Amino acid sequence: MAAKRRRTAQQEHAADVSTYVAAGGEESVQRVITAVYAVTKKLDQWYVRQFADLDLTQGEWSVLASLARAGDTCLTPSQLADLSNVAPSSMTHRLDKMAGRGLVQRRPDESNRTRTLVSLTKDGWALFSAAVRESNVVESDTLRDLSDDERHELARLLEIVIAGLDDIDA
Amino acid sequence: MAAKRRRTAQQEHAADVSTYVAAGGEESVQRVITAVYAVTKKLDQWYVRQFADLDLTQGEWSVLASLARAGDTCLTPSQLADLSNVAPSSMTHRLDKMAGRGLVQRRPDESNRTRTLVSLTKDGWALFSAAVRESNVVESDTLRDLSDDERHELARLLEIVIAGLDDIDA
DNA sequence: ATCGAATATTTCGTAATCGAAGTTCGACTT
DNA sequence: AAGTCGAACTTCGATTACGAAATATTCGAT
Repeated sequence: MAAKRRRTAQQEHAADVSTYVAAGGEESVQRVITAVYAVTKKLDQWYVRQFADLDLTQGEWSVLASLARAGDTCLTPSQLADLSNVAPSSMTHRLDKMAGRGLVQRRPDESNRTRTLVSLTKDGWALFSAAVRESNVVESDTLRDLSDDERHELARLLEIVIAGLDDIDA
Repeated sequence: MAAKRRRTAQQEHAADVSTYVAAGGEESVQRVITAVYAVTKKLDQWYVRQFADLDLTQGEWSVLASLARAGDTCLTPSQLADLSNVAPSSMTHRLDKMAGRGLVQRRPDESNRTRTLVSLTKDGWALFSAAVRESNVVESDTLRDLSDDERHELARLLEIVIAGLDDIDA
């Protein structure tokens, strides 16, 4: 059934790049950026489906991942809002819900009582770990056509880009 | 002022990968996936700021880009909803607004009257083109540390990934 | 030819998000 | 030591998004 697809993904991608170039973009730029977004769009679709099994939205996942990545360090609601690309007022409600489920806990910062410190509970860690292991399946599938060397090279190039990100809007 | 950053972006990225690996992910996978999302997250932040100048939300941009990429072919609201990763009912309202602004136009499909065909207006094309040219600035900046050969290689590797995307959930 | 299932879109009620104003606290100035 | 400014979080009103039901049309089967 999949054989009746009219255009391959590569052809589709090439046509998309042409559209952006015709509209005034540079080819060497659009080829990369368009490809990156094609990958994340597909991944996002899988994430929503997989996270639904764990009763987890993308927004809640973002909170879980941000806290896990912070390790022992607690984060404030504002920091979480920044990391999740969301308004602080939205984070309030999101944390209310997650605290109600027992995934995170809030406690006042004794050194500065305008702040609130958020941390993962045991259940929060467990859910994070479960989501990572489940996600790794499709992520691994996504890269299945890449050799170890190619994965390494892809990571290296992306890390060059990452290294320069913070200096751009400064 | 930027010099007082405690950790470099690479160190941050490496720590993030370690977190995912500790939670049960494969290193060669997480290194790539985490990097891809680090890039898109930063790009998304810039897009919202830049699109605000054009009075354009990310959702509206998605519609514009989908229609532009389709070229002469008209798309239905359902197709646009799929391409935008959004519910069909949300697309209805979004198209209402955009049609009101004169960016898109709806007309009934004569061959199947349950369908509606959406296409870009002249103004819609102009706005798409303006957004592409404006976005290209920061996108180009994002890749500024990559040589032409490296951009080519990065695009090539990503295109390998894209080529395999459609066959995974099948 | 007609009835039933499937598809496409919209409407409606509920939930999530945003931006702005409100509140509380800390820091700096005088 | 009082007052002002700024920072952090929450509350509130309005916009946006979602899921389910409703509507309309096409397709297939008897």
